[in-house]
Amino acid sequence: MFSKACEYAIRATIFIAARSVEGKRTSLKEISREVDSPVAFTAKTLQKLSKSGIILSTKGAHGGFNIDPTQMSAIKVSQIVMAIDGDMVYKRCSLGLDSCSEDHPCPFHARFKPVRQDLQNIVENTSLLDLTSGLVSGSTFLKV
Amino acid sequence: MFSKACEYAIRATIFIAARSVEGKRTSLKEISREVDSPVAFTAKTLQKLSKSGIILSTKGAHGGFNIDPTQMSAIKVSQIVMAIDGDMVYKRCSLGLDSCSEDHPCPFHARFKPVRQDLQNIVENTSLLDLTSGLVSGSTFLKV
DNA sequence: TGAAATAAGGACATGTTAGTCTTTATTTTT
DNA sequence: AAAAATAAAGACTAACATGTCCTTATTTCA
Repeated sequence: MFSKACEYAIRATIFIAARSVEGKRTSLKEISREVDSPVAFTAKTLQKLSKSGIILSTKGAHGGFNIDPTQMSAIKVSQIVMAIDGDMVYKRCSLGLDSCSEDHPCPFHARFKPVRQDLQNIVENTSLLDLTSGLVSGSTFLKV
Repeated sequence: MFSKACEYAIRATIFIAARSVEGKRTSLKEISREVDSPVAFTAKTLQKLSKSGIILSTKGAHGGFNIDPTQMSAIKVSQIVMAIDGDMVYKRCSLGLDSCSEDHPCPFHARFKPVRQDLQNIVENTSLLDLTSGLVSGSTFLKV
């Protein structure tokens, strides 16, 4: 579904968001520990998120990553996915045909459509805030 | 979503099925031509399908692949997927957590659940016959 | 029986994703 | 100003998915 990089990105972003509501910045080291992801690899994906303007980064001692809390309901999961994987996840033909479309559908097209649509809706309509509140309240988890 | 191998497998199986309703066997060469997939790679996936009992293979001149037409409504897409990719497609946590479950959900779990469920239902309930009829009638396509 | 047509099998090649390591840049603290 | 703590950047490596090639086995046909 999502690439590893994208999974880490979403997990990391949620963690950074949770810290940001407490007014704290989080270091790469802490993120990868709490999100259970490889440090150096996670660094790469965070750089992309930072360049895409989804997270803010600060170098130096007491630096790290954070997110403007007032933005957290505006940031959608789709933005993270787009920054890392692109939108092919929910646009691509399920059977891999380049030319699959409403006019020229693959045999699976019609049946698969609601799944893809649903996925797209969910990803475009759930905000970072939505995902973060459960983590803050302790009802959801980012690692074992 | 599905691996390339699995996409080819589904396309190939539908094509073989369409030929089988006409009482014909199809050679590997013809399959990969009509389904637009690399010959040798497709051979591998067909071997798996054959070993899984989803398709029948016959060696030698006038050999090839076919499917018992009376089985075509019993064979579900999920069987093909299972034979090639396994069932992780619709079982795996969307954020990659090994320990994600109803009791210990990731932040995306609840929202993602209907998508996964839907996908699983569709894949388990659409039969090979379902996918083949459109191809036979000319309303769906397996390549450009 | 020999040749041709096919699938099966295994070794190899290529490409992409995932991941590491090292150096550099920036900021804060002392 | 120097040291420490951090992120950024780029080169490198590893693992896996995708794909090719060659040889072998089986079947049919002339």
